[in-house]
Amino acid sequence: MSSTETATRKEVYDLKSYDPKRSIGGLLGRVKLGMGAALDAELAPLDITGAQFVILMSIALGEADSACELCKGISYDPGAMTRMLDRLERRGLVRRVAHPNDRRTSNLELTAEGKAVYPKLRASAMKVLNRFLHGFTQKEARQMESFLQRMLENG
Amino acid sequence: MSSTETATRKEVYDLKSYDPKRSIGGLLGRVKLGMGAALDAELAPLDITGAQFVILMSIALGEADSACELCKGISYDPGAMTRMLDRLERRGLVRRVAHPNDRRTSNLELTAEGKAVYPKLRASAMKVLNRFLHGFTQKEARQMESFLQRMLENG
DNA sequence: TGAATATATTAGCCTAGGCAAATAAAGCCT
DNA sequence: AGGCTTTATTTGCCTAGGCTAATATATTCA
Repeated sequence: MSSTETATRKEVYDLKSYDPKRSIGGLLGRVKLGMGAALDAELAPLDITGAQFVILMSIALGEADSACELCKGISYDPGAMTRMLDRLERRGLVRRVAHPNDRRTSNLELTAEGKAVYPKLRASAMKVLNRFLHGFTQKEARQMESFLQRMLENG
Repeated sequence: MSSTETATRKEVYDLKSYDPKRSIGGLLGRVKLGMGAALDAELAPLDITGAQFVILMSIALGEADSACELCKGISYDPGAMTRMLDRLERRGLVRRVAHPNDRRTSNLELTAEGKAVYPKLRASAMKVLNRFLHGFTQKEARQMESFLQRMLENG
């Protein structure tokens, strides 16, 4: 907090300086849109969408083993999740397995095919991300991660 | 490029280090989601959605004065744009005015009510953004903008 | 135990964007 | 002028998520 510039103002944007399109908000929206489209394009040959990618990764990484946990983890609508899992099940990537002690829920697991595509999903996402980060040093990337993490905690 | 750490690797993520959820991609998605929800909540009393906000700002700032230009500017579907403008017109915020030389298109302008809410929209968006950027120095914010700008150009 | 409450999923209805075809009006070209 | 292409918007159809109510189990607690 030594710089006079940064110490004088408490908030990043004010009425004079705020330009919606060049602001962090506007830029973030466009970057997200671009990365989403790029990921969809990258996954298209596998017949998997970006939204499905998120679910599959969550299951694969053991972050959630039920529809409910998935919803909590990624703020997704339960109704939409039912249909999403229906699609993934029809697509042969995910299986609903009866839970032994709780008949309200099902345990979710990847099928053999699901497990087989998983590394490809990972690689695709990484590829897209690395492309958007072309020219970034490791240090810059870590800083970006830290900025985003802080924004998330402010939310 | 003096650090050995940053010079050795060309890409930010590799198969070992890539953790989808903590990666810039995952974080960015969640931050965007959070900011979108916060903006919607902030605009709800005005009966205006985040999507409508983007359109209204574009028109207000003179970045576009027709449906077509709007679509190009923000990568939006033309069909969806027609309906979006229908809604905004019904809502009394936007007006379609006949173009003198080109009968295919209409010039878009804000109505008196549209002009009246504009400053509130601006203030709302700024407020949300500043909240998410709480604790950021001006320098950090400028760096974040620059990172996002670079990502956009890589896309 | 049995009633009240909480949790997990599902089904129905609504909204909204993406895509493709249709329409209309310019612009161009010879 | 007349035909070909391009541009701008609109319409219909499809998909997918959000919200609410319904359903089925669990859990709690008096």
